[in-house]
Amino acid sequence: MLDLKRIREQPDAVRQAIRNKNEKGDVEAVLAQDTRRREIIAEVEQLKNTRNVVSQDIARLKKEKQDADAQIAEMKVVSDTIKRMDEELRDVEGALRDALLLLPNLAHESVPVGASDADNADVRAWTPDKAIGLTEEPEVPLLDHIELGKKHRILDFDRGAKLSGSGFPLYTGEGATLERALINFMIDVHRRDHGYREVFPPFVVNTESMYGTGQLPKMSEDMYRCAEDDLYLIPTAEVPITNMYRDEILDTDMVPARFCGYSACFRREAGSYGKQTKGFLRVHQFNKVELVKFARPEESYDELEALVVDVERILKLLEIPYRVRLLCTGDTSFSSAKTYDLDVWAPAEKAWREASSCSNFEDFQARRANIRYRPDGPKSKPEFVHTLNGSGLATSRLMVAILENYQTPEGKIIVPEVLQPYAGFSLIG
RNA sequence: GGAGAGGUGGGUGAGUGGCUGAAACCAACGGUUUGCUAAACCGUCAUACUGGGAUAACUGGUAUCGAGGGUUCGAAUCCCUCCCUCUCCGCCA
Repeated sequence: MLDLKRIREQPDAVRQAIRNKNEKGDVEAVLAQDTRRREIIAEVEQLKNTRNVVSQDIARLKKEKQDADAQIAEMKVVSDTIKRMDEELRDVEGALRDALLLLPNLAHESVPVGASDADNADVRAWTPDKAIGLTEEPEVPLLDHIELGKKHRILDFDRGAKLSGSGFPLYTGEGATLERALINFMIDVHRRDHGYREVFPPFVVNTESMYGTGQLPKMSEDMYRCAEDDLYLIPTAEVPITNMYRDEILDTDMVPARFCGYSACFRREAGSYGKQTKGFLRVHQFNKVELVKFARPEESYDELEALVVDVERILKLLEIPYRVRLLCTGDTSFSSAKTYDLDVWAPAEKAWREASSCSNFEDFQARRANIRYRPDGPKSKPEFVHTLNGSGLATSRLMVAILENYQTPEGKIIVPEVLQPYAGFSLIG
């Protein structure tokens, strides 16, 4: 949610920023409701003041056993008017809030203006000494992750579809073990080496939480909902972890706070059928280790850079080729002010696949979720924190990269060295 | 699923219709005293919105005792609905 004062004072800048973001947002509606709201407030508060003052008089008169019928009759009328105006005010405030919730976050000034992923900026790339398809050509035709999964009976998309529908991956044997190893490895690195506090969150949340991080009201089509209980399956651990501190004020020494947590992630991916739907590339359920930070506003962009470096470290330890891209305004998501994507190399497809997305939301989520902190000791006035998060990382896309990059000419799969202690084996096949 | 209890400021907890934005205590913050620590004492101690003022200092107003309605001139206090938490029983991992 944007600061209403900012919209009021710089409507043109906000309008332009929304256009840059490739989003629609009705600034006029916000301004109109805001004006109307303040008109009503001025009027109704005047009436309430009258009511309070005269009510005191009535109390005094009654105490002195004097007649107060005239005042009571007068206040009856005033109270009715107040009631009517309060109703109108509530409607206007509801409309204002609805309009405000639909405005996207504005991009940071360092984000390149652009319309689509073609305008994203390459920041840096990293490749291990040996990388098939990049530093050396494959000796034999490469198998893709689906073929490798089938060959070794470690990924069973067909039976997953039987159980739940397409897009619900089933891991078996070493595949299941490797998935679990990967999750544990990533959490351990972030927890032990990078100083994040581990969280194991609930996988379903209520509507307030979904509004807090910005999934609602816009993305409701994309989420699984348990209608009976009015709960949503989380699309990312960002939702529960960020909402841990919804409607709270963090102590000064708690900020910056850094959390990492695993969750299964559920996405309906409505309307995206036919796009990269094979295998792991677009699934309804996947596993992800998420990083979430609550930062001081003046430090949040440093925290974003550090966050990206933390995610890169995982890929370096796994020795997976990757690149970092800065998303342009048009490709930056609704709630984000600045986003870096990390793409991993999938040699069988000869393609870079997004495996992580790291964003600074500035105070956009904090405003919605009402998460504040005291900047300077227990007496200082609370301010909104900046929230950040990044995938650290999603296992599905990472598994594609691992299987394809680590395949041998014989079609076997070497387990990345850092995962071997976690998996308990070093070779599949 | 059945039965019951309860939701008041950072915490504990008073408060059954008007002078209660809300006692008291604790915590926190500032200070005094003290050889140091501790203790004691004094003071401060909510937030949001809105108006005036320079988008200052300061200041007027309104709202807020789980949420929303209702009764009333007036509600933390009475009535209704909802939400949440806790305890016991049953069921279950």
